Amino acid sequence: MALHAETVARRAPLNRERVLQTAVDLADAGGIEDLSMRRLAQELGVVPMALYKHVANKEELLDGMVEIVVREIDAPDPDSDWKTAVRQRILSARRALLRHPWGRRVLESRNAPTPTVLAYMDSMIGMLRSGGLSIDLTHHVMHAIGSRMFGFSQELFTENGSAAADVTLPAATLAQIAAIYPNIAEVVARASHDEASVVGSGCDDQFEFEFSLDLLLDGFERLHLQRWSSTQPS
Amino acid sequence: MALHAETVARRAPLNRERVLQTAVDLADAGGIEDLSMRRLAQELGVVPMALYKHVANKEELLDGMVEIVVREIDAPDPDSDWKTAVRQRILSARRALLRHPWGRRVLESRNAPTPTVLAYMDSMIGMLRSGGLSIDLTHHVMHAIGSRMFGFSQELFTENGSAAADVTLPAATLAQIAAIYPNIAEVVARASHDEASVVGSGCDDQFEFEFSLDLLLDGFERLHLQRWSSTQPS
DNA sequence: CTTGACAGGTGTACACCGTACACCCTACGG
DNA sequence: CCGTAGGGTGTACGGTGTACACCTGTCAAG
Repeated sequence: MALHAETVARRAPLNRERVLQTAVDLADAGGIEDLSMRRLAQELGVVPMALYKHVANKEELLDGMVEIVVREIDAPDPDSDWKTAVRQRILSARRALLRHPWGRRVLESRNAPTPTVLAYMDSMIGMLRSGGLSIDLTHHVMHAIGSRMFGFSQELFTENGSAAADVTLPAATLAQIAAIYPNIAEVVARASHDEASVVGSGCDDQFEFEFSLDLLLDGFERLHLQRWSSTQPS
Repeated sequence: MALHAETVARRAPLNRERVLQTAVDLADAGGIEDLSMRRLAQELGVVPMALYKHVANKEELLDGMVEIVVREIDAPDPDSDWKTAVRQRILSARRALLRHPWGRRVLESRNAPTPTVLAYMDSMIGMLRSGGLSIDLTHHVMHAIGSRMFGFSQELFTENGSAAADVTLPAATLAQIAAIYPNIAEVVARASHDEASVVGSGCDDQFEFEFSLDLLLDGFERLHLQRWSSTQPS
């Protein structure tokens, strides 16, 4: 008994939840590429194959990690109108994905939605429907928001893109770049001039996200108010 | 001499272009996960390490493949107004990515844009600018179109998602799903009812793509006409 | 004509990955 | 007391990208 208690104290007996949570922590800390079954096992003080008693394979592990992220998205506010409710929800999703930057890539790598993801989508559809949007419009709206629903805009070359660019480039070659890509240079110059406060990528990602989100939401609202239908487009 | 000619005839002497093109063909045929350095070498009738004489590493190989795809995007039509020119260009990009389905994932996995990609972006900015859009608006527009500029909407769970769903599910369990996700079921039912012609995923992807693209373009145009500026938002 | 450099293909080897399979130990219900 | 089963272990296999040393054929300069 005493020995048993000691063993337990030395290492908690490992369950699915702990495996998934540790995987999330590991990915948060070192990026998704640092997460391997071997590395995760090591972190849990266990041999790699032990994980397979709690998770079928790595795919299922990743599914479980996605579930954790999606569960962090706030529930919708029932008192708001559909537009602000959807807006707040998506911004909450964005916050969740900012906490877990690997989430975007992992979620996109899944090829079938998990129940939690389906539930989230269902709830999102429900918000639009109870806002009065037709089934038809709701359908196309869901396509249009697309992955924005999960809080990610594109941000194609964020991590090492423009961020690393203006760090590594000694501003001499920046003139060369301007010669080759004059239009990009023009926009970059203006952006960094306007928003001197922003240091990172030179762009206020939050602003950009809300800009295009609101553009879409306004578009949805306009279509809704004019009783748009896909069968007789404007 | 004769021996030399024979050797050449037996196997063309392998250059960067041939390596990249074969990689593209391989990915087109079997998906990106079938593309390994070893597999590619085998396809070229050569030992794996031979590839490294033409390509620094796999990352650079993937960069080169992206270049090929991006180069397939049509040049803009100088006679159209900015909106239809941008529209046509993006639809051309979409066609290119439909030809190379792996392109989306690979492009997203890059962490720095290649010169060809930069040139494409520069050209896109140029189209907006010569359409009269302000630098400010152009900047935010570029963020808003985001990855749609490269022809991909989200399509999160395309391949095995809804497509596999309505194939594998024997319509008995579909009722169960409806019980759990009533809103999804409602939309799916309506969509498959309306567009019975579409067999694949149950959704007309091309329509959805153009729907949200036009929603954005219309939004851009509206902001442009009302001389929108980020410093004094509406 | 010889020689030496160099571009390009080869072979071996390493470290890592996911995971199949057989094993073993410990706790617990009959 | 014993059988069973759940959970941790060890070994092994086939795959990956790629570092490094090697060889070989071609061509320019001496």
